[in-house]
Amino acid sequence: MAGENIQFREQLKKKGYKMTTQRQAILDVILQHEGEHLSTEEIYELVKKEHPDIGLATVYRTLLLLDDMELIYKLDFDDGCNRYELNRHKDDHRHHHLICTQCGGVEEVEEDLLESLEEQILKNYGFIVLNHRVKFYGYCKKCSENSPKKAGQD
Amino acid sequence: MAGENIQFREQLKKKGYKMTTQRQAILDVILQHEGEHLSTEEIYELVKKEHPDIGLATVYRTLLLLDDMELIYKLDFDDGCNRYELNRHKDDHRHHHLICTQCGGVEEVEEDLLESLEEQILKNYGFIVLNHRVKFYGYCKKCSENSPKKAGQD
DNA sequence: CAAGTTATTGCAAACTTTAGCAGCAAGGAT
DNA sequence: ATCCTTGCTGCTAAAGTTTGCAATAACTTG
Ligand SMILES: [Mn+2]
Ligand SMILES: [Mn+2]
Ligand SMILES: [Zn+2]
Ligand SMILES: [Zn+2]
Repeated sequence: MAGENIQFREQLKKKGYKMTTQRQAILDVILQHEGEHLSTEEIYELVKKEHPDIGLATVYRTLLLLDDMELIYKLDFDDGCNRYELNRHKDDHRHHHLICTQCGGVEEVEEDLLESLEEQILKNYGFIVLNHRVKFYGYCKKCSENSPKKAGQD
Repeated sequence: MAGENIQFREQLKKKGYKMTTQRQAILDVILQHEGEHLSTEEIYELVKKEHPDIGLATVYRTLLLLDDMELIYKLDFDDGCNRYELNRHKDDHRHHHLICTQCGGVEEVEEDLLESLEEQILKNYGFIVLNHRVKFYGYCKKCSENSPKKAGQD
């Protein structure tokens, strides 16, 4: 996907920012790992393979920049670090995540299905929804089959 | 509300944990500030008024414990610190938050309205939803009235 | 209520993320 | 190609959070 690359350069120019080898390297790593939920440290280690002199702070700053531009999305799975995923532009809104409290696995939900709730929010609160972050906690298929219990926590 | 207090003591005993003056003090502060979204540091400062010798690490650990017990909920408004709110037990599931990207204001949504989406998730993914975390980003009533523009970001 | 067991506390160090700063590199203009 | 402006980088320090550890306080039992 070179589309993200072109879009990145255009958005940088539009905001008066500059393209650098470090930014290119970080975006490359993310593009090469589409579908994964990489942590900042993992991205740092991957980038260092090609650019051993890059600073960790630059990785943090670049990920913040890519998140602002919505080329990537920041995730919080409560595992002590930030994670990021490529915005695949399939949908207008962010996809949801299913987090299994038993095995820790993370699945993605293709369906949005929040239109009626967003209409309700506009009607009841006058709030215009532009995007959302939705996580569901519970038992994945495998875990609910293997241990057919009922106890559960968030 | 002494209900939370009793529930707290019962859950501690059931898990073999102990009630301490520090834990009581922290829960008291949270109960006295129902409806607010206090940060760890803010809770620490409030607790110190009555218990000046308490350690910050104890506050962090106790908030983690209360979150595990679902007496409180951890919030992430991307403002550089963790925030917490009392679980008011009004609903089975957590309420949603509306976050205005213009003024930074946070509103709460009473309606859940996720039943059909959760059914869809069970049908399509075999995932049993126990709880969820939902944040909507956009323009609050005031901000969308004061500046009737269209541009927007997540 | 005294003794014994064990979870909890406060402190300090480690870890994750952000911010400040001087030198450097990108990109526009000549 | 050279100069110039300005944003960017790497380093370091700071802020926010978690973890390890010895001393302490809470609960159990007698
Ligand atoms: Mn995902
Ligand atoms: Mn709330
Ligand atoms: Zn699972
Ligand atoms: Zn607003």
